[in-house]
Amino acid sequence: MSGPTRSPTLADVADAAGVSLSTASLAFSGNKPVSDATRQRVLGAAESLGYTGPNPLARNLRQGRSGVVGIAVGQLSTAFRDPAALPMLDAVSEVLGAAGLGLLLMGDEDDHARLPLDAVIYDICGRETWAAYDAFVARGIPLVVVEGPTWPGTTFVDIDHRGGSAALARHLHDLGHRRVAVLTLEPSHPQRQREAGLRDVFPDAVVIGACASDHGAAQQLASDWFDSSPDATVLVCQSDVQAAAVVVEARRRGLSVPGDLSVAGFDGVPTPWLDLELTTIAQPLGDKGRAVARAALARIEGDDVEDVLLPVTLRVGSSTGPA
Amino acid sequence: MSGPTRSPTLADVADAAGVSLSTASLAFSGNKPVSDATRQRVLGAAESLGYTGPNPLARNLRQGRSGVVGIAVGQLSTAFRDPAALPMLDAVSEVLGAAGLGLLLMGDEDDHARLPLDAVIYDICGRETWAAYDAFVARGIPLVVVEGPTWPGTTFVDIDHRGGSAALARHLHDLGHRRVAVLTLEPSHPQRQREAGLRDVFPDAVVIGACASDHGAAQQLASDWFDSSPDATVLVCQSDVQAAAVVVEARRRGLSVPGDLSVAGFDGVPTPWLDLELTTIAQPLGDKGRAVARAALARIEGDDVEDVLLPVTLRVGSSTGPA
DNA sequence: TTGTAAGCGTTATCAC
DNA sequence: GTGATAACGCTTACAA
Repeated sequence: MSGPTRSPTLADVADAAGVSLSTASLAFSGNKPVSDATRQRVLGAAESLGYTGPNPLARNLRQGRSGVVGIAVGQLSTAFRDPAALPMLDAVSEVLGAAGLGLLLMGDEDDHARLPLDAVIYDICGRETWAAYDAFVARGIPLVVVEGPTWPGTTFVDIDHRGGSAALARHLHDLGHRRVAVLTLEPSHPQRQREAGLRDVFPDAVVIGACASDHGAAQQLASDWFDSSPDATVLVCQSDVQAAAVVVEARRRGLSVPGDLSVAGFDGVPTPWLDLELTTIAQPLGDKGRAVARAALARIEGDDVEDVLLPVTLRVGSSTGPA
Repeated sequence: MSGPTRSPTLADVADAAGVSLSTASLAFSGNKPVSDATRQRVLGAAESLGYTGPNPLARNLRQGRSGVVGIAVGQLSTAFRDPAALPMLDAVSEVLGAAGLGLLLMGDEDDHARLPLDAVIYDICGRETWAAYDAFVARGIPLVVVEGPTWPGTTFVDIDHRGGSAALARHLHDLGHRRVAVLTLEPSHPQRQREAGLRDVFPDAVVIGACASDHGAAQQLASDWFDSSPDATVLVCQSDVQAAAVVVEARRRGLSVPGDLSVAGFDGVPTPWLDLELTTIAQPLGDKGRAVARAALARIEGDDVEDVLLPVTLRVGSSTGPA
């Protein structure tokens, strides 16, 4: 019965098993063949010593890797409020997890300089978040940016915001719409691209306001807009959450969608509380996440990686109709 | 001009600055006083060598800490689909971030054995997630469990599910309700406690089904229930997401809430797409997150930590009325 | 298949 | 206030 002693190390296990340190290491890692007999002896010794496997910290230093990838998402609460964020996060986590890597959430406020990160993913985040950017580049940490403006030395994964928006605009034009209003996102790379796509078809589209992809904010903007007796026949939103909020507000005022007003969104997420299907641009959220994760993995391996541009799909629902 | 050389270490910086390794270390960490002059010399040398600060991996090994806390949340996509999850995650992240620690998302599927974690938080997750539990205990990693069944050697943070549900039940009883139906969560610690609280007042409450806190699933269950011509005057749900779905379905069928049916929820999250305020049990999500994070920090420091039980508040809205 | 030895880049202890 | 030196616990050439 000894006192509270330090936890056993691989060296202790090796001693107990009567083998060398390197052999014990191999018994655990399997990086080189070890005879069955000795492996059993090592594992047995580990078991009886209460050794739970190689210390990750030591391994990390030795291998120069932490096995952790950071993901910057701006403010957590707002970042995940939009359901479009989740399938992508899920896919990222799945691919990284399968490769044995963990995913670390990075808030805007935090100081990440001391965190052991093998790569960092920037997911649709605003200017503030870019602050730490240069520091990571200086540390030589691979960066993967989702839906951000291009930047040298970084891998980019994006969707065809502009093409998708233009396709939607053509659909609306075909339906006879000519007076188009837009509810945009706050200034960002996606916002600019999506607006540009819309203007490819409707150069005179009127922006009625900008807000986050948040139900409350969008409904308020819609309410103000309805109060102004607008003459547009369609309101194009830059997210489904916004579009759903507009539909709710229209209904609240006794307006019919799409009878009195057509409404369109962006993303292609479920809105089960609406009894109509939004017309929207569906983006491949899972594919996007997988592309991001794969890019991060490749960059960690030191491989060169091509930027990725994913296609989107116009999904015509029942929230748009003839002008 | 040399070829692609290894990145500079603290030893290189010390040499360049003409000081010892230990002094250079202190210049960065500030753990002991260093004269201003030498500090400047060290930082200058670092600057010109392109040294970006002490290698986190090395520091981690030396200090026996990774600066990373894991949080197990089951399936990511489902875990964050309920808006109640976010304010808590936000609070956890904020407190840990302020202490310089990162938060790592742990999916159910992944193998976390090789991740360098200083502590692990278990957030309302099912049995499956508990699989890795014993491994962490064996590794001596502090565990903090949110809304889970107690388990030796672990710190618990919970809310008063039972008391809250009982308070709601009394409110309903006061309104004259006697025939009570329940839409529960899938079997879990919170589910059992909340149901127990309800039965403290209504022992004969009828469970009409169980599902995740997901709009689509709850609406489907509600739909089936309405089809069965129920005679209950109130439907108590175990989350606001469920309750909102029930309200939507009731409306869709031309039923008035609370005229034809009273509906109650749990959590106290905003449901802006409803034009009524849910009667619900509001839980202090931010407080819960902060308590969890503080417990994790204390456990990492080796301190003893008391379990935490947070109070909840009955918030009477317009979704409940006289029987 | 197994053993020897050299680091990985820090921080902490101790003396000066 | 500064400097030498010993860990931290492991992986991986290289040798046997």
